[in-house]
Amino acid sequence: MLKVYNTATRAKETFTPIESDHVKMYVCGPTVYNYVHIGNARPVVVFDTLFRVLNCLFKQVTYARNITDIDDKIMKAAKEQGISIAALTAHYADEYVKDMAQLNALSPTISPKATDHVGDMIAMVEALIANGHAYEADKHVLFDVKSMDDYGKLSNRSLEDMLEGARVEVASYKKYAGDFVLWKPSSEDEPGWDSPWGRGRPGWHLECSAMIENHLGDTIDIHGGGRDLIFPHHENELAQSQCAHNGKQYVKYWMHNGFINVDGEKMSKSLGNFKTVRDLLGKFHGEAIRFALLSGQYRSELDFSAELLNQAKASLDALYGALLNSPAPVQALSDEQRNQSAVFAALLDDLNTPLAISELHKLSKELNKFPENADLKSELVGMAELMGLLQQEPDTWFQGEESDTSWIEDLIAQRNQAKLDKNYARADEIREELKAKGIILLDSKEGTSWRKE
RNA sequence: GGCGCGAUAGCAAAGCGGUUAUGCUCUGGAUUGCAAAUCCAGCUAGGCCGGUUCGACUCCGGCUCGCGCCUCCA
Repeated sequence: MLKVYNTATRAKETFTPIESDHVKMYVCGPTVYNYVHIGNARPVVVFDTLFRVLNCLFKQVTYARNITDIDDKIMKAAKEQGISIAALTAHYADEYVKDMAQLNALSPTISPKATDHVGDMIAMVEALIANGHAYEADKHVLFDVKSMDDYGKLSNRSLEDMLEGARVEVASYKKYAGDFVLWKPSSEDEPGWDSPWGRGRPGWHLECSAMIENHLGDTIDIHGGGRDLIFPHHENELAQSQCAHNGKQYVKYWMHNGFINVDGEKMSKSLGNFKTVRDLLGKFHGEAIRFALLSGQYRSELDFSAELLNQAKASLDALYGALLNSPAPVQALSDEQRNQSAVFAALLDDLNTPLAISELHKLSKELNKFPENADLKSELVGMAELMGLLQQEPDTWFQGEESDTSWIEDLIAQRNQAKLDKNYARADEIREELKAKGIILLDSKEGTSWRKE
């Protein structure tokens, strides 16, 4: 039985999908105008893990992760670079997909783009105007938050409280300071779409509502994203969708991941202290980055550092080491084996990945003691797969994918001869020579193998 | 000002009212021509002050410190 923490109720709940054999999940993806940072990667890895677990439990899972390809930051970046927003976003959306694949994230079932759904958005705005939840003012269309009783419930705040802390000037055309933009006008040189309110573009929150309605329906099971999206993004999405659908429930379980911090502070594009996934991939295995992201429970903050990544790498070395030393075959796990695994139990408890990883370590220790045990090895590999870990060949993990390793083999052969000749000085010399090039030699009864540092 | 989160050993990070979390690091031992890997043993915990309890890291209250949202943000 899967339990998830629901932001809406502020409690851990048993997960029961609306349709018993079809789960619908939507996760907010990135705005593509640059390489994504590691903070963008956390929800991807977290909800990818949830996607894998859900696939074990339910017959069908539809997982949508959007690409935001229209937005003022995109417009600014495109203008600066003198290219179209379509060219800019197509490029960075591709790079995003590449980066996420390096983190072993499976492809979502669908990856809808905002610009493909402008018609849906316009239709939703029309519906909101028609039923009295939105109004047109000065070429804008605004959502009337006072027309909704429960506005603020998701983020647990009252309208008065919110406005008290507001640090932004209120636009004069708003009936009420808390009203938010559904549609805004575009100038001649800005991207825009024709609409009943003139040429313009959608407000930020609208795309998710429209894409969910189009692809998944009025009500979905899980909506995920970073904590910072709770307000205003998800609160406003909820308001729009619910009001456009006569009060019908929008989302059953809201799930939000905590932040990635750097030196104890939130990492963000606006603070400029962010690290791109691309840069990190130049220094660390994608799998080590993924491991680091899963080393903390998803709702907690996670301080991202080289130390964390080094520890992740060392831990993976230990796990892959156990696989390398085991000659046993890996078999597919039965449902029963999976259900009995402590790793699975940890994941079912609101994705307790740190606990799940500790269980992986326990399995690897046992496997080191009993390398022939195929059940142990199969459980280790099969359960790690649910977290997107330990899926490459141990040799590949330790040696990389270098094409020509014959020079290493040559030196090992030379050293073996030196050892036979009892010329240990020469043998040690070769060891040092390889170590200087980042190659570690491991002698065993079966012979000498090597790995990268 | 409103709302919320956190504080666990050198680092990272969980569960749990009483029984070894776990990993990395470090120390000692086994093993090894050397080294690594592995195994065994060990070392550092629960911000502070009270309360409840036979017993609290775990429950309750207060305090201190740190962080987040209220503005584009994963």
